Amino acid sequence: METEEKKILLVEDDPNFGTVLKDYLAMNDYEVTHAKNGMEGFEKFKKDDFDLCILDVMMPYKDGFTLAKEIRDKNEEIPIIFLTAKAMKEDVLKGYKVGADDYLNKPFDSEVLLMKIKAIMQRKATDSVADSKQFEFEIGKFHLNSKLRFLTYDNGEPQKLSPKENELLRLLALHENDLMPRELALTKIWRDDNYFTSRSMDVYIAKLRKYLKVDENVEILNIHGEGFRLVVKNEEKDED
Amino acid sequence: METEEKKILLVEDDPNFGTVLKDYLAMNDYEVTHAKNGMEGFEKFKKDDFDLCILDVMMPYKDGFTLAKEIRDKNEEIPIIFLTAKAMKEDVLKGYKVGADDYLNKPFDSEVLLMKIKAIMQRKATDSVADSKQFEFEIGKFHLNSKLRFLTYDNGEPQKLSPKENELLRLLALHENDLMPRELALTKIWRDDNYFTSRSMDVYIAKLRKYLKVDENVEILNIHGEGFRLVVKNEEKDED
DNA sequence: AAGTTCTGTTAACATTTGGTTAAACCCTCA
DNA sequence: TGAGGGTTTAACCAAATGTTAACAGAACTT
Repeated sequence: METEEKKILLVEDDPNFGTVLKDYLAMNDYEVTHAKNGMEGFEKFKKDDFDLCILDVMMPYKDGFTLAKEIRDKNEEIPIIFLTAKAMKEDVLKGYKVGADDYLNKPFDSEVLLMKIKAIMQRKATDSVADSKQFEFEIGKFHLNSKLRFLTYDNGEPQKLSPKENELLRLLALHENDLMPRELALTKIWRDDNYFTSRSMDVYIAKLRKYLKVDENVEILNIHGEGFRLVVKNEEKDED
Repeated sequence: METEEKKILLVEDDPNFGTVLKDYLAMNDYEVTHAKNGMEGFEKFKKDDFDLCILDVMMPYKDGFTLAKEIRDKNEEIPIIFLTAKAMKEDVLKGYKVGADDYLNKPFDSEVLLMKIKAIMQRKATDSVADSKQFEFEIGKFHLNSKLRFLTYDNGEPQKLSPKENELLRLLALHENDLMPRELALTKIWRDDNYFTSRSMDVYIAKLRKYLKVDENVEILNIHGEGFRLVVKNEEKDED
């Protein structure tokens, strides 16, 4: 497909470190835009189309988390990697529910960063071919249109779905009759995997079950500790 | 189609910088007209047919915003890129609601400018093939003539539409039964996407709904957080 | 069987987004 | 200069969405 360079937005206030990192990434065939602070970072973010953001957490005026939040508002998809001080604990980070794709403690091995970037890009790439562009599903007698966010039963009145309901059902449908791991939904939809997001997901499972219960051949089963399974009984290819 | 060079109007009062930029763009196969101030810029604008304007904001006598406004009066479509001082904040810029296609902080990377130009030209090109030249729509029993800006129901009395009403309904009609993203309308019609333009759009949606409510088979649905959808029920190809 | 962890469900709440109305604003043109 | 159409802004309310708490019940562990 496109062989053009991937664009990275690097927001790092330390000019030395920032420049070095930028050059290093550039050497590895990424097109890097370097912003010196959160403000500038956001401006640059809006003006271009990046494939990935690398944000320093500790920055004057606007820290990395705040910036990440603003970026998320504009773009739900874009991968974000945080550069953090070694001291910060996992839980502190999790507290900021921004949905990071990765954290890296400074100082870090540049090779590691490169690998992480590759991994994330890779994941996004395969994600999209496998997942996206697939907006419509037949689930028993249900029809899910996940672009317009509605669910119809037997061609009846469409039931509107909220974004989260929609995404969750779509993920289940993508794994129809198979395990849809909790973790998958949590990282993909909630972009975070902790107690609260997990409970939130359960709430959504309940909502979906309510919608689906008009068809007794369709149900969402729990696999304890693993995830959920959207099962469709009588899965005959109806040739009417 | 036309392989002829795109014409750019560059208005920049700094003679050195202006000349360098002009040459750089010329090297990249654009035909550049360089004006040294706002006054001259407007004169030149009127005398020729440009594909894009690049305006320095800070200029004596007539600043870039004022010039842009005059240009907009003459031409609603033409893309405008502003060159601004680094210091200016987003909000300051937003204040001047001229409808810029982009901002660039001076000093800037000339490559970036080039890419932006390409992107904008590209966008305009694809915009037009997809959208324009389509002025008439059947929407259920309604007929929209968006060139003459009126809407008739069942061949009855034509309802005059204001420019914004018209554009909005046209965009909805172009996406009939499908999602018309908020952002699309905002960038295309309002040339800006912020809280106020967004509220303004909602006001217009209300107006359109009022026009459309005489036909219960036609309605504008909201997809929360995404946009609107013009749905037409009983969409039977009427062969009467 | 008791204890722990995980899940189901409901309801309260906070937040964001949309709908509606009316007034303010801004042009243009007489 | 003031009347009128078009558009934006403000204000207020309603609807939609998402999170959290709380509690009950399953499922697993020991």
